[in-house]
Amino acid sequence: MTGPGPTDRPTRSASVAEQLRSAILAGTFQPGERLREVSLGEQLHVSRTPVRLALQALAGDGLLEYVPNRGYSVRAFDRVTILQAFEVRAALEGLAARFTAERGLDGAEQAGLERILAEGDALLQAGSMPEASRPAYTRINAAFHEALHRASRNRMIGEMLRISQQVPLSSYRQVVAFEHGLVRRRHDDHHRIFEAILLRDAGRADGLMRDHVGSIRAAFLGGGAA
Amino acid sequence: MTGPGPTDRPTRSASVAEQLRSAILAGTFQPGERLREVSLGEQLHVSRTPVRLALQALAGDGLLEYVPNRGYSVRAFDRVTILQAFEVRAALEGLAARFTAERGLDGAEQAGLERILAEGDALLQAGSMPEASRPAYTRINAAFHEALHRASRNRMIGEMLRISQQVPLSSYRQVVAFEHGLVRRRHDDHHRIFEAILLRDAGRADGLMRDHVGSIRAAFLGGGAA
DNA sequence: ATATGGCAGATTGCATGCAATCTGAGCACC
DNA sequence: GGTGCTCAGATTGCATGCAATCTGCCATAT
Repeated sequence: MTGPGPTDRPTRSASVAEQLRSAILAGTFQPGERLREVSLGEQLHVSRTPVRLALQALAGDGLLEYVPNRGYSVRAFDRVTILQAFEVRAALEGLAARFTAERGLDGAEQAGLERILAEGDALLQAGSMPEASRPAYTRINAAFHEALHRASRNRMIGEMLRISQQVPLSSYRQVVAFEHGLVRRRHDDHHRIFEAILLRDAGRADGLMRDHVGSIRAAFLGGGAA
Repeated sequence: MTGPGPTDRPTRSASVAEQLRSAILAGTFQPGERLREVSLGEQLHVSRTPVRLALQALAGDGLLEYVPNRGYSVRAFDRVTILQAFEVRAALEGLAARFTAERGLDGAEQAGLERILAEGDALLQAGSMPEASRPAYTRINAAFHEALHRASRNRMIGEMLRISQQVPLSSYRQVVAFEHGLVRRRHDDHHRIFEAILLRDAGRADGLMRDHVGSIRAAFLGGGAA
């Protein structure tokens, strides 16, 4: 059963959607820029049909605006919107931590989180954060948060956090500041949150997670990013 | 400029999506039932194209499941999922109430909420809740919550609550129990929440809203609905 | 000079045909 | 009797053509 997966090979639509998503989050298009079906199709070597489906999917995720008979355009995220997204994300991630602490982790979940934390420890041991390590830390950071969402066993929270990640800078997929002290402190946050969950202290897990996201928001505010 | 709206006349896709959404929430299809593009198209007298777009939109809202090359099926909502949706909804609506209280209402928002509350007062004055008044109260209830979401001026909260309403019984579009005492109490909750917002007491507005949604959840639990 | 009407190009909305994939029944083989 | 293979029907994925709508420009009238 290791052959070329017979069933869920990604469709063209899904592939186009992922390519466009990356391009948008990478800033390839101007905010407000209109995305035309034919030109995108030519660039990606597919017809309008999968492009159309991909555009609708991205609009559903909140990345694009849609007006009937006028098509799709890249949504502009102003500073206020990004700050609001941080606030919502803090509440939802806090809730996920709370639920996880209330139920407790099973063996596999606990082992997975411990492994992720250990990887972060190793990366931070150097005492500095070289440019080359940034993608690795970004990946570890995302893995920690996503593992916690799954562990909350609340599908709706997962879906909503998936949407909140579409907002460029409030996503845990994009680490806001790489200054070593800040990364160190956020990684310590992860450890504390994990410990609170192990101790089944739901209120503390919730509060720590809110503070964690809040401190990232503060870094965004202070850094004046974008 | 009052002529037949030149621009955003709904497309066939949107129309099909709304018809299917209503049918699904009304229970026309069995949970898990597969929705085939051709048969739906024949029933609604459109081709597969708008049906396909509508199905994808509903899947994005969480109402349908999708598997590549195997199509869409009606998502089954078990009791646990519905309870989880109530919990998420309580947190998000609490947050909306908090933000609204922090910022304060402008004149139009305050007037709109007062009118909605007065309509509810009038409906409840009778001392009983005749069957015929139920749709009216359902509408008023939805109007109150939606006005508050808008007043929070946080677009992300609005989007997430829109998704949480797709879960059949945790939506404020469906009033769980119409027993007069319960409706009376929930309407009083609305009054208290409104007052807390007027007094700019964010913590109280948040807490009251959480309790409000929590009590509806409790009614769902006790009533053993569905 | 400004406002109004209308045409032409561009773009999206929809229908349809073909290719790719899945599903299930029947049959050969162990 | 059970297991795996083959193939036909059914269904989705994609490409393409045509109709409907929008956008911008230009002519014309006031």
